[in-house]
Amino acid sequence: MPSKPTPLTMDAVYAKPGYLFRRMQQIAVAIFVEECRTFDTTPVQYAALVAIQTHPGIDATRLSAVIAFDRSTLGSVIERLEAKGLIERKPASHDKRVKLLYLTRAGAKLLRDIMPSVDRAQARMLQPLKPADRKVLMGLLAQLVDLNNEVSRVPLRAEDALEHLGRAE
Amino acid sequence: MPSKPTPLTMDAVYAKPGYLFRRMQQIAVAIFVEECRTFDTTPVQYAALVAIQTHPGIDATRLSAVIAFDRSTLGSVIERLEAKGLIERKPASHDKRVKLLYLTRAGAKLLRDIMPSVDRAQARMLQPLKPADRKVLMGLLAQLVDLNNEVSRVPLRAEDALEHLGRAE
DNA sequence: CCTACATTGTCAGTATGCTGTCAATCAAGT
DNA sequence: ACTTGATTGACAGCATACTGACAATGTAGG
Repeated sequence: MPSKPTPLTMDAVYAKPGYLFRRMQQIAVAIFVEECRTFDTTPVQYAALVAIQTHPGIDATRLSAVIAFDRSTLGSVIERLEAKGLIERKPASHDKRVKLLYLTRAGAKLLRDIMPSVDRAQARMLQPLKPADRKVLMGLLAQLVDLNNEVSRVPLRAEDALEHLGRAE
Repeated sequence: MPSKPTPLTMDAVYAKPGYLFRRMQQIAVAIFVEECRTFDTTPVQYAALVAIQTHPGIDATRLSAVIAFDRSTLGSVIERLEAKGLIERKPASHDKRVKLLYLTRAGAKLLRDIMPSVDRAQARMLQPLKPADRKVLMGLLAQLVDLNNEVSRVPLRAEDALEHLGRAE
């Protein structure tokens, strides 16, 4: 008896990791945007703001490594944040190529104000699970993301952020 | 002593569900595309092809419900699949608005041929985890996606696919 | 029949995400 | 100093994703 060729039905697709990861990301973004609607800020923009706050004077290339965010797309994200007056771009004195990123006062205020909404969003994503299951899921996912870090185009390089220190402007 | 306001550092972000879901999706797509490079097919295009094979003569709106895929974006996906000769669009006789979707012979062949690559990709996503942990992760994620189904713009409606039956062209 | 409402496909606009390319600039070795 | 190679920011092009709008068509009620 030959074994059935795998998918054929949608039910087989629904249980596959690729499908579940896409769906979960879709849901997570929807929840984030809904909770943070009044701030008109996306998950990616929020992550960028936090990273810039944590590492003032970081440049775009290092920022992309710190939030594992594609370098090409980051350009437009920065542009939008700058247009909204949340960040500033200043040329670096030590290297005519780089532009250093700083949070503006408005950006810092937004980060303070948006925090409760972000926390609510993060909580809502896991809400349907039992507390113990939430821990298990997050633990396994953190492991998996870490172990697969090198696979994506922009692996996370949290340490890269430190390279700009020691040459503060 | 007041409790510290939540994020402040990137480490706090790295452990949040929103970040992990985005990162995992990023990695999953990268693996899929890498394994299926020779077929020049994306995860979404693959899902659409499987759904059309399972439900020949489905229309675009129902297709979007079956793969939980945004209706607006689906238009361009269908266009690309049609341009590649993998599917056909035929006007429905019972309703001048709808266009029915069918797999072409080339589409069916691609689905047969791509299957090993897709299976390899799905396996690679979970590879770094112990087999027992893979089961736990998929189980919890399937639960969570199902319980959050209504949140996203396009909730999954697998049953919708059956509505087109009984009026075969 | 006619009107109010719903559905279908399409489109414009915005925002990620990826691949690949380019000029300007910098660094390192000769 | 000069050349080679790497880095930085920018961009073009493609492919998801979402919001909101629209015309054409269908349907159900009066």
